[in-house]
Amino acid sequence: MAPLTEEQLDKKRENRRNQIMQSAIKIFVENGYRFTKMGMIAKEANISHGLVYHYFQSKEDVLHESLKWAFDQVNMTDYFITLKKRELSALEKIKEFTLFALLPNFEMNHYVFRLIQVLSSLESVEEVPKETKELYENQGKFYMEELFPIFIQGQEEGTIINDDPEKVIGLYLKVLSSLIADGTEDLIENFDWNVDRLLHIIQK
Amino acid sequence: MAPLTEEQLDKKRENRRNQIMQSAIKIFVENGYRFTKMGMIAKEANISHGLVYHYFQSKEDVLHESLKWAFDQVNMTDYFITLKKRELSALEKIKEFTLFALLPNFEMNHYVFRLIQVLSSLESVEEVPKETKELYENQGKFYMEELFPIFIQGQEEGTIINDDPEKVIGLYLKVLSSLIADGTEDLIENFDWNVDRLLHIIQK
Amino acid sequence: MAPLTEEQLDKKRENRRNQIMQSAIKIFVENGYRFTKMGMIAKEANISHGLVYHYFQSKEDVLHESLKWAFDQVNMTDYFITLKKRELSALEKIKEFTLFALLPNFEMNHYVFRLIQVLSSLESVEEVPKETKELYENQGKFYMEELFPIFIQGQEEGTIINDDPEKVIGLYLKVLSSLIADGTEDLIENFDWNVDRLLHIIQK
Amino acid sequence: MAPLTEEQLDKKRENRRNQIMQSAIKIFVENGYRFTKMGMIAKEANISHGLVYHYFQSKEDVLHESLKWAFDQVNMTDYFITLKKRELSALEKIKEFTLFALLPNFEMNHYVFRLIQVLSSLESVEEVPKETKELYENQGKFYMEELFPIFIQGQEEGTIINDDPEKVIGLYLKVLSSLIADGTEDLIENFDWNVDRLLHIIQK
DNA sequence: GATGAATGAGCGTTCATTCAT
DNA sequence: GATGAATGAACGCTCATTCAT
Repeated sequence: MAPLTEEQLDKKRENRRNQIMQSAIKIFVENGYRFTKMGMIAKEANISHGLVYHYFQSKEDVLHESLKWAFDQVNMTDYFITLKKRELSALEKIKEFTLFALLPNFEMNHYVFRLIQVLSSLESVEEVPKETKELYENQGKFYMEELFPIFIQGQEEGTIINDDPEKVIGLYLKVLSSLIADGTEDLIENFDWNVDRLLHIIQK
Repeated sequence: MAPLTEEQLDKKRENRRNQIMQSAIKIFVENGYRFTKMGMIAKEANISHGLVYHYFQSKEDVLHESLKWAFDQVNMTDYFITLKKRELSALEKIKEFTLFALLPNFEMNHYVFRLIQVLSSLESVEEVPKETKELYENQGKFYMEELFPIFIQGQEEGTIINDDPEKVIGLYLKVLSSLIADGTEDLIENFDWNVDRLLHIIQK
Repeated sequence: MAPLTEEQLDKKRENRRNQIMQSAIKIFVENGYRFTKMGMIAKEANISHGLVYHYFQSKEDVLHESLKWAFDQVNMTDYFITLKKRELSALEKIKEFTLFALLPNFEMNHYVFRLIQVLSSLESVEEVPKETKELYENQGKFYMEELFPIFIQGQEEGTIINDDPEKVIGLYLKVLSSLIADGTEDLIENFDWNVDRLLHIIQK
Repeated sequence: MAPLTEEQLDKKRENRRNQIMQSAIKIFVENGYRFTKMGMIAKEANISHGLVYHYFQSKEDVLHESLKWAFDQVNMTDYFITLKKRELSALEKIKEFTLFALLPNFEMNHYVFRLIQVLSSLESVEEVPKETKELYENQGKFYMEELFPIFIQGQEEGTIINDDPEKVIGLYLKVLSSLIADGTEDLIENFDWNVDRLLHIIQK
């Protein structure tokens, strides 16, 4: 039979890569980097472990590429653009963001917050290259930057405490990411109430 | 030398066990269960790795026994008795407790909170038996019970929100333990301010 | 396009085989059998590694067929016919042969001596079938036969020692092939002097 | 039962190390570095592959330590001291040395020459550290230095060609080590005659 | 015919666990 | 009791070989 055209191959190849990265993200999030075994990723993707090495150089590479891909996928930039456009008070926006972050939701879009945790746990794993660790820092900066104007707005609206916005956002993000890392299942019951209480951390 | 009496032998055995468990706790807290190697525990205890198996069945067993022992050791009961006796408002007591929980402090007494994390991170580790995981739950119940009267006091004093105390305490403990699990280093800067803001979760 | 005739197809197939074998020889000579990877051969031949398996059964088969083909290709028979025709003393002919053998020269014609090494190094590799190893022996016999009359001539001319020619040629070929196997780079400096001294092995 | 005394343990440990190194040398000599599998060494030493790592850090380490040990074992220094003391002509000494070098003899003392080959083949293996490669160079220098006075003696006695001794020794050692590398089994038959002929490389 | 995706055996290495001393 | 030698399952990764397209 005729071989596939270059285009078809590229498509197939890309699909496989994505399939592997999706599986990898899931396994990394669930197990952390070091305990994730290549075989676990392969099994999740229903392929042989050897095949993973057809698409990626190493475990490190799988992590790095998967993270980059995941951050692209979730496209938080668009999320924030939309969020900021909405006719809401700052507090409502932050609530919206909080709901989005904490709702345990296994769709790729919501994995991103858990990924931050995976990344941050890498801080102490020497074998992971600096570039990968930098993704974390950048991600953190990104949220800081996106939330900054919203918090300013809140301060102007008089609903958010008047302390240094960086300090306020820093604490709030820390709490959110810790909760996410720890697992948000416990929060589902009384979800709205929980979120409302958390918002008091930053409210006047 | 005269041979040791049975009692003396038991004492010696007990000491060794404690020495190992103390070391194990330290290493488990610092590295988590999976990345703790038997050799690390043995080294910390200044014994050979083979000897650990004279006192414990397996790594799992070391974990389980060490956790039980640690929870006994720290004797949070005493802590709470003392805390409750003090002439403080409920809010001040809870702040006191929060400071105690979040301050990174490596004395055995303070390890207990970090142990919660070791335990909670085991949730997804199949190889750890249910009984060990249950320790976590029990530990949670204990804090709930101890904090309950303090929160009631706070509601009576009018400083704490009037919702179901279990719900309130549950959220607060969840936040604290998540932060501990995630690492509290980031909170040191502006520590008092951070604690004050966290208290707003439960304040009227 | 009109489909190719059976003959043309055969021709094409033959060309591909040759292309692969040529590449294989180069890679085998440069890396030895065991460290040659199928991918290296495919890359050298500018084809996919899968295609190699359309023309050969296995790595072993590539080796065997390539060796047979190479020995045919280099046509040392012609070389010796020409050499013997030249108006030279036996010693000059042997020197000529020695220079030819030792000069590192990557044209196919000169690979043949290095192939001897590839083969001889296979002696201890169990996975290579006997038949392939036999090629080595046959090759040795061939040189013996071709050099025999030249050495006789030398003995008649009184320049070569009068011992059993097989013994003399045997030693000389052993020395040459060992040097080739070991690498002749060290011999380049003072090349002529080195060759002259080696000739003393067989000189009166 | 009482544990072994430190001394007994050291003895046992040293024996094991030696056993492993002896096995390693054999396997390395027979297979070269890259094709030697840790399992082959372990099997030769009748131990599990895991145990090798109790005594050595890595495959590289096994090689390096084994080489150092082997060079110590053979103690060529003593050999040369004895050789030089003997009342022999230079040519007789060199013949003696040649016999010693070429006689296929699997006792450790004679492995040393084959080791040179193993080492020299490492030149192109990047993964082996420089220090290990340096062993080769040092070994070469050592022979050069030890043979130097003998060759000078020969030149004075008028039996060895008057060219630059380094050049002469260099060629002779190259031939010997190439033969050893290639295998000296073929030379056994007519051994004395073969050695005599090889000596003509350096004779007047 | 031709491609390269896919598989799985095997290698170097680590580590929980067992066992002789 | 105490040591550390010894084992073997398992992991990250490579590569000969097979197979769908």
